[in-house]
Amino acid sequence: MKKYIPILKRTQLFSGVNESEIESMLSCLDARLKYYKKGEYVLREGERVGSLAVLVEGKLHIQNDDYWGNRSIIGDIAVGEMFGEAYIAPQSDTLINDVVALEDSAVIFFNVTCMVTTCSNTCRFHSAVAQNLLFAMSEKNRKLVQKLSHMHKRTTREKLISYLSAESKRQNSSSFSIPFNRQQLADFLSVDRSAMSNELCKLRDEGLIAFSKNNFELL
Amino acid sequence: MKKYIPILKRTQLFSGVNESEIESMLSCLDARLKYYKKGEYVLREGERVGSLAVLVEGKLHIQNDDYWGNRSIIGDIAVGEMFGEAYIAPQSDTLINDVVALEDSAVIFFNVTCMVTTCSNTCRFHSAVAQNLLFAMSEKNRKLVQKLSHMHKRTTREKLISYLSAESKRQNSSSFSIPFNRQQLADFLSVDRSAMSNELCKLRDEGLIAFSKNNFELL
DNA sequence: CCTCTTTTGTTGTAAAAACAACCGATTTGT
DNA sequence: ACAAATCGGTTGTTTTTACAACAAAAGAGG
Repeated sequence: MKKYIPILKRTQLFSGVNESEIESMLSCLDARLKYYKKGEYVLREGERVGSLAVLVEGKLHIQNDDYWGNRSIIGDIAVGEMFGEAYIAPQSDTLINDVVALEDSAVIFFNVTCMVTTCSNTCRFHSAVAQNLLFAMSEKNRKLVQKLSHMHKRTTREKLISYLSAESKRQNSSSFSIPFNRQQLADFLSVDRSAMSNELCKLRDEGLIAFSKNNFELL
Repeated sequence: MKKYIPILKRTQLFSGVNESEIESMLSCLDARLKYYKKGEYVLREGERVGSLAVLVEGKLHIQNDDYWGNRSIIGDIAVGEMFGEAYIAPQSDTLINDVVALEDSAVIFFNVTCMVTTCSNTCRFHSAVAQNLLFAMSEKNRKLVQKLSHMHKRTTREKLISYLSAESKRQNSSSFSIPFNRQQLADFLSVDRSAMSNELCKLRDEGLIAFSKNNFELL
């Protein structure tokens, strides 16, 4: 667990809390570290979760496979990001998505109750973390709405432009890389891979974008 | 403002706080009441907001009109629900959606900073509200993911079934009403109205659903 | 009660996406 | 280094949607 404290320090959740303070908070927040092999499920649809999770190593996808095997990728989780925050309320229902490891990964689970109620211990930074959590959830919320705005686009072309523009803006550069391969991007935008591939090439031939592998540039 | 305290009492945000306590918190939270006529914009895309809003009268839509007039309805806000929670973090960007009044409406804006930092005043229920806010955002988050799961469906038919099933489950009944007319539902699911209307009638003719106006039943 | 407006359903056509099948290039594992 | 698997691009066909135009029904207002 200790080796991941520097990672935690750089997360939005523990922003403003130094390493020794994080270390002392770990027991207070009932932190539990778990490892997952590539392809393993971290959480499964239908399960009940009561804890907040932070990815400290690897890469995850939040996704959903339907009866016929069609996959929807709701979002991706990179190192330092949290997940499971949509299920911290006592009245929360069961999970509606799977969370799966794309690479060998490590996740730390925290007891949210401890995070939310001020503890009597020495955790002076309790309230800071609680506030960070609030802001982190606010941002997450905004990201979801932004993803919704891509999904609201009617055509594959528009979805691509919407997504690529947003990524370009987010990464503050006209050239950027995306965390998906073609199939994953198609699953993320909920379109057919071949049709999307076709559309990407059209956009390239029209001189609007350039790309190679998962590196893109808006022109 | 006073007349809306009973409304506030029933909101998730002020759950567990009684009316007199809410009244004493209003000044502490810098509450400001504003009225909007039907059709008026409560918030506009590109604006910067720093406050958390609660609808205490009327009905709102969170939406987005593109250059060609195509409308996307991201969500609807009923009395007692909050909005603007995605912009409470200091590093939040500007609004990416419009919020518009569908009926004459009343909105109370709160200063989030006051809500998050414990005040030195008599507000014993400060922390309760802060915790409520966290849970409310968690739920909101889950609703957004659920809407994403409708949007991920490829066909109009699947989107309809996904949405109607979720509403049925949410309202705990096989017959329920929805807060949209046909055009609004189409904008909400991002499909063509006439095609959707057609699909609805097919579903009805196949005996899967029944409906009249905005009352639906799953069979 | 009648008119005007809004809402909903219907239909035909054009456009777009899904699907399937295939190939070449790249990557991975041994 | 080689075989197998994965990945990305291409094309033709089928299915679905978007679009447009219109008619019927419902609702609002004088």
